[in-house]
Amino acid sequence: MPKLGMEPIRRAALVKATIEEIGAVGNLDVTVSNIAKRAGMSSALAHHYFGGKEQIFLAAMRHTLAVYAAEVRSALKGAKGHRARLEAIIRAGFTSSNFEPAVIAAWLNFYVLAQTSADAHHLLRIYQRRLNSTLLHDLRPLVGGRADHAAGRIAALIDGLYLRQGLARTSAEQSDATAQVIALLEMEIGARVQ
Amino acid sequence: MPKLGMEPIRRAALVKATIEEIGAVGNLDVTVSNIAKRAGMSSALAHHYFGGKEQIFLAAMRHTLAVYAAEVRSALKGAKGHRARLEAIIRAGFTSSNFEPAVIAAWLNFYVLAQTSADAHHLLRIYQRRLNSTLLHDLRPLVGGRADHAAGRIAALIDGLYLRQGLARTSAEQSDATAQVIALLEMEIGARVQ
DNA sequence: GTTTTTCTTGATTGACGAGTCAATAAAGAA
DNA sequence: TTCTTTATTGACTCGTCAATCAAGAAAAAC
Repeated sequence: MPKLGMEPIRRAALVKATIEEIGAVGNLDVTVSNIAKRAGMSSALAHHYFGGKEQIFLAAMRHTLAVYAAEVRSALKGAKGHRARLEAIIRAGFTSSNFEPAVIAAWLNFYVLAQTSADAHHLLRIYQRRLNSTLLHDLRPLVGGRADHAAGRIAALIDGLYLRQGLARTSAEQSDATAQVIALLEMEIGARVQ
Repeated sequence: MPKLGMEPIRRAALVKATIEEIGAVGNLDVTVSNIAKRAGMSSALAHHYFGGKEQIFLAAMRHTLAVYAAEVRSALKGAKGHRARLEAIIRAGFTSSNFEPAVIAAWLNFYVLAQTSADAHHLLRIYQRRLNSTLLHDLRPLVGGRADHAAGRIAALIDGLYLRQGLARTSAEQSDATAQVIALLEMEIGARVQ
């Protein structure tokens, strides 16, 4: 009973299932069969729509990144002033949706893949550049010439804390990571040193 | 012609070959056969000495961590005063030996493995705790009650910058990462805020 | 109502890899 | 010398998985 217009539905289901499956397995040794099964279809269909395993994973990662970008945009909506905007950006990185084990697993494996896959590397760069320039935009008015270095530190601290929190077994409050980055932000703003 | 006492030699060769192979492949889909070939022996012998693939990889990671710990210790030898010791610790994390692509690949895959392997997770915690307490030891005299948070930020920034630099295609100077962390250190020391 | 397009899968292919085992060989112990 | 321990490997087992293909079935187009 082939209903027409299934492609977008199937693709979305596969993307969702891929993230879930990576979360369940922990690494990229997920099988196309299992992803397809989780999405309620045959592995042949998954190949039909995506071509191959890596393309399925890249689509899943593109989706994760898009969700994250939407969260940042939405958080920026209600923020007035440079300082408030910076805090909103920081907070968006540590929302609970980003801390679902499956999302963390996807990120870690994404880093691994970025070493060898040009597509994955490209995608990663887009994320990094976007974070950097968003920070820069609101840092420049506050710290002037130091903005470049400050943005680099804040972005790296976000990544580092995400890594540590994601790998911590204890689900210690995520608010702590947010507070740590905001503390850095305060120092950056308050520092008189060049 | 079995010479006796080969075990430590074979183990060391396998550990070295494992890191090289992970560097070459980029992920943990390295085969025991290829590792063994690189180390100049049969795959059966690798199994004989280590038992299985994961144990080979854990031994390689233990070695990487031990090398890093030795670098920190050695850097601390010549450092007088808390500030100098802190800088030495920071610098040790960004030495060129830590930036060999094979070592970076090993670290990234180690993070992935730490999600599902209790042994890997345990090993990772040892690294994190050691870094934290080493920082704490010299931070406390300088920043008092803020030492805990400061150490967390510095450690996370080290990890985050390592991640970013390791994944950057351009081999932009590592000294930059060091400078970024030292800049944070200066802010931590100079900050008057609690 | 026939043809074409879209959707779907079972079955198959072809390859690869972890781990085991039996067998060989040297060195030392008894 | 005979026995045991250590070293070593080729061959094999057993399983897995990505990717392909031929074929069926429903909708839409003609």
